[in-house]
Amino acid sequence: MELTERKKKILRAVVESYIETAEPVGSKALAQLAGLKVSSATIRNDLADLTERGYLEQPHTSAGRVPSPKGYRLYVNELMEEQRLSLEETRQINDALHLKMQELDKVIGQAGRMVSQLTNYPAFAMAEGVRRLTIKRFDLILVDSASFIAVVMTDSSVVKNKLFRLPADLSEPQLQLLTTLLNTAFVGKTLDQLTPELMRVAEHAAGGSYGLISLVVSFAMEVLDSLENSAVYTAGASHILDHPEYQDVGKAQKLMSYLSEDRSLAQALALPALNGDDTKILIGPENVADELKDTSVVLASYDIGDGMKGVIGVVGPTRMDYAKVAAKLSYVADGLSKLFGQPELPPGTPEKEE
Amino acid sequence: MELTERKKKILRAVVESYIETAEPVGSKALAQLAGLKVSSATIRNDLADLTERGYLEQPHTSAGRVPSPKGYRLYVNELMEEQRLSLEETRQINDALHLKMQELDKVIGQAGRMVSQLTNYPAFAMAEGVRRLTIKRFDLILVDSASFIAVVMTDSSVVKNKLFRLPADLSEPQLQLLTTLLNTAFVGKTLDQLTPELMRVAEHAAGGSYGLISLVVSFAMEVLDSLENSAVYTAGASHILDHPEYQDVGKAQKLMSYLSEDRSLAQALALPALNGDDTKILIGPENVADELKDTSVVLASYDIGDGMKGVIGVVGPTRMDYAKVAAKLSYVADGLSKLFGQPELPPGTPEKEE
DNA sequence: TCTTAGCACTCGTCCTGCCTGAGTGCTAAA
DNA sequence: TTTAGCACTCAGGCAGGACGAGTGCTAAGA
Repeated sequence: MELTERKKKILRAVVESYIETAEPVGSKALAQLAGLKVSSATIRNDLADLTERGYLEQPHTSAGRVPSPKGYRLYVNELMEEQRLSLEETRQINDALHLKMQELDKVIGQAGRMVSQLTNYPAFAMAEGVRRLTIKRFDLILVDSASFIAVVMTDSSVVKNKLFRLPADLSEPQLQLLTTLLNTAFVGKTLDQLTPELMRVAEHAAGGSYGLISLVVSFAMEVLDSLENSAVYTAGASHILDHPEYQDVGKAQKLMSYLSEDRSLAQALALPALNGDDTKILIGPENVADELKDTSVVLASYDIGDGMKGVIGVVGPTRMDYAKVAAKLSYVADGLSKLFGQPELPPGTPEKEE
Repeated sequence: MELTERKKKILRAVVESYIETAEPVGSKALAQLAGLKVSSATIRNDLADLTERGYLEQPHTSAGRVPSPKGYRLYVNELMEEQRLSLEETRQINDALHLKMQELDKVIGQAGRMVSQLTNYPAFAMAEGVRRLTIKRFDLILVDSASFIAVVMTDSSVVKNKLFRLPADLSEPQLQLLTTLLNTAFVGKTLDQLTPELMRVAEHAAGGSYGLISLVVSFAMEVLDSLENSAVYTAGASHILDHPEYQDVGKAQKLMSYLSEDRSLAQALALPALNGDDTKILIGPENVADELKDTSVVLASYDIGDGMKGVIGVVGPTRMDYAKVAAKLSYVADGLSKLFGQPELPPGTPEKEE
């Protein structure tokens, strides 16, 4: 059976008041609040009903009501009004995004920090390859007779380099030979196609050149690997101490140490995000990870292009200002998508990638 | 007037017991502890004296004694026995250091994380150029007609690259010309010698090539800048919640947010470290920053070579296990110095730098 | 002169019981 | 269906008392 209009109104008022004050809210307060023209007694009846149906909870007999996860869920699905960001806020975000574009990974970390600062909750951000990347080209630059720089570029246009020093001499022609060899044998291959077998063959073709092929290819493999399983950036973990639900140091510590374990966080968050479209809200027990059972997570995904996707999100108590957080997060995510989506530049301004 | 042997022994016992238990320690407990063959009454007399001289403090009349910053200072200077690390511990550190050497900045961040984990206190690490760096060489690699990769190498053998995309065509000879120009005009110059003036002249010599010179040189300047003013890496801030002195959320939050402000931390720490020789211990009020007045900092510096120095340290309550922390820290710092100091490699194993 | 035992005293902590006020559920009337 | 009224519950705050750890002082002993 559906809830009456008034009950929905009451539920919404409870949620919003609790989000603001973090205090259980009672019938009298509700009567004054919100455009309800009924008495507190009536509200009490409705509250009793909402509690029975599981939308609200009572910390103890003589306290007010608090939304349950189910209540938050209904609120988020049906009652919440989408929040518009103020001009001021959008300007602030835009400025931050366009400030200084750096390497891919730095941008992502930066975005996480920004979101955390914007929302006052801990935030995280990650990128993830959804397809297998390959190396697009190799270049070797001779520095002096005992060292050279290897530059590899992936088909997602990420460029990385590394300086190699050798115990023996090296000449320009030698290096050119190696470059050709590398480019013919290893370009276009995914990480698991770069087998030791393949490397042995190429090494043989090169003749006894100190295993240089293997060195450079190993480096290329590292690059591919790090791009495909890229890290999680967390920021603003200390913000959890701002919220009264974490006055209990034990709780705070538990969440905090969970947040600093990159791996589990990545696992816990990657799953729900993958099939998500725009923003996704996970309330308390809806989270898979035990450590997050009384915590909510708001996620937004963005496109990096070139087969990479990203997720950015914040973590906070179930009493979170979902409307505001979701609005900010999706605005930032859109900004990131646009940023990565248009590599065309105004003449004279270079686009950068590592 | 000097302290008697027995009083020193007592002071030391107080400090060590307090470090371990975080509880004020009383005369009776002291009598049993430590090889003192005197009664608790005698100890009481000595405690009274030590308190009067400012080495100890009394939280309230009927509590035990707690070391004052002055007491800790004496302990650290004279009474503390240097702690030897166990074989197990040194092995652990060595493994971690040699695990997977990456770019300079990643190594430093990694070392910070390691120290934090090792000591259970928040840790930080930074590197700092003490001399002005210069660019050693430029290389430009043509990718396709509308994009190229610039590779710059500094005289400290750090290599960085960036992909540039252009709105117009580009040819191999053009690029070669530019490379020569860059290498003749800008190699060996420090950051502030790379004036706009100089760039204009070179630009002119290149003829109308879309301001490419400026683009590449700006990039080189960014590289120099980021190397000379490199960031502070903090790790394990959540560890402060492990210690009873930060059960008070307010305190914890204050310190925490201070730790996440990279800038102030860098300033506060760079000064004492610069003239420090090996390890340096700053106890409570000895810290310059107000936020650290009831916090201790243990620092160790290491050499990166090539005109760069680094500092690594931990932050914790004044009741910190100075002996252990100092030992671990200085071992890690030594390890880092060695790591950076010997770029000679066993044949076949490449040394890496970004 | 230094050390020790004894003792009165201080003071924080813990426990208890009491009171207050917010908020509830129920009932009966409008 | 709504409202007013009323008895009931329960957390939080406060005061008072018992407890115990630890002190400082004094007087006796080495």
